[in-house]
Amino acid sequence: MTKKPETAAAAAIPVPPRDGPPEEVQIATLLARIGGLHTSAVATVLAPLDLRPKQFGVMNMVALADGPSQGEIGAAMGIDPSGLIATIDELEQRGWLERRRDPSDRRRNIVALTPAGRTKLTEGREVARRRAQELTAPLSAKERRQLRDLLAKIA
Amino acid sequence: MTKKPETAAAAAIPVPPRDGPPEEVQIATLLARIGGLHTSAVATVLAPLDLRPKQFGVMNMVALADGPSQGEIGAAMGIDPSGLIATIDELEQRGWLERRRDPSDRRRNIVALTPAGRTKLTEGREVARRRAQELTAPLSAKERRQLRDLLAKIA
DNA sequence: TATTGTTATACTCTATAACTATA
DNA sequence: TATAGTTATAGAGTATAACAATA
Repeated sequence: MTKKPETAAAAAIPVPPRDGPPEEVQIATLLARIGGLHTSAVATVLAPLDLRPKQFGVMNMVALADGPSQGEIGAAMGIDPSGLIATIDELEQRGWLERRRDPSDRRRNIVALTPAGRTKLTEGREVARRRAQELTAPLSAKERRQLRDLLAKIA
Repeated sequence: MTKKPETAAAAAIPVPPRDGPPEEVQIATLLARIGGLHTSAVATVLAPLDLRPKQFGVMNMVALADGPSQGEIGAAMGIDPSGLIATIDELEQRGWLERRRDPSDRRRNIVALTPAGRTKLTEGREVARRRAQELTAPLSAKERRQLRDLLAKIA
């Protein structure tokens, strides 16, 4: 590439792409678009289970941390804890989650999955896994490993 | 890999990961998270320009197609055209976009950037490009090319 | 005083149905 | 009758400030 450096100064400047946006913009655009489409695809497959992405996200966080406070869930999900109240309320009403007052600090609510919640989470993970398989289907096993490593490097 | 196929049947089954979620779920999760974070990061750098992501998206689509109808913009962005009205209204009020009745089909609105809109779009692309550079900064040139190709294969 | 959870409010985006004007 | 744009409405997500209970 850069076949014809007309001057030394010109050669030092990254070659501007002739057709499209620069490579890093292409990557960012693809990441945003693929990520967004996958998020809504997951929403679609979760819908028959009566699960919205945010609810699924909370249940996953609770399962991963097992025993987090509401503030910790919010921090892990990158949203303000006040935005979790309604979601946790609804999950609790459905019997999938429960709040327990932390005995050592009675301001905190420890959140835990119920057995029914654990079952529902397993179902959600199953359909999400199938959707993830379809997403990565065009890639070979080697390419999948490459992609995962590259994404991990960015994240 | 799959070093110890205990039986023929076991060897035919993909090795379940011991620690975390399967690879395709890792990829999907990383894609959704990175994509979402980048989207909100772009929103943050666009905010000082008085541009929201959706407005920036519309202006980009108009620049790419140059002369699209509102329905075509919606199709390209994957949203219902009714969800574009308010956005185009606002961009038109600011003098960055204009609607022109299509003479050959007076139902259609041709949307076009004004000179001021083109300037604003250039500014937006500039800050978005800088943000994309930061996103891909951890990667080498070779890795960036790999990542772009892998993402293109998925998309 | 500071922190946890809660409530209330506002704003953006999305989805849907009904309306109009053109075809 | 079909299509392009528009309007109105409702729901979900997010952000912010103020408040009560607890530390």
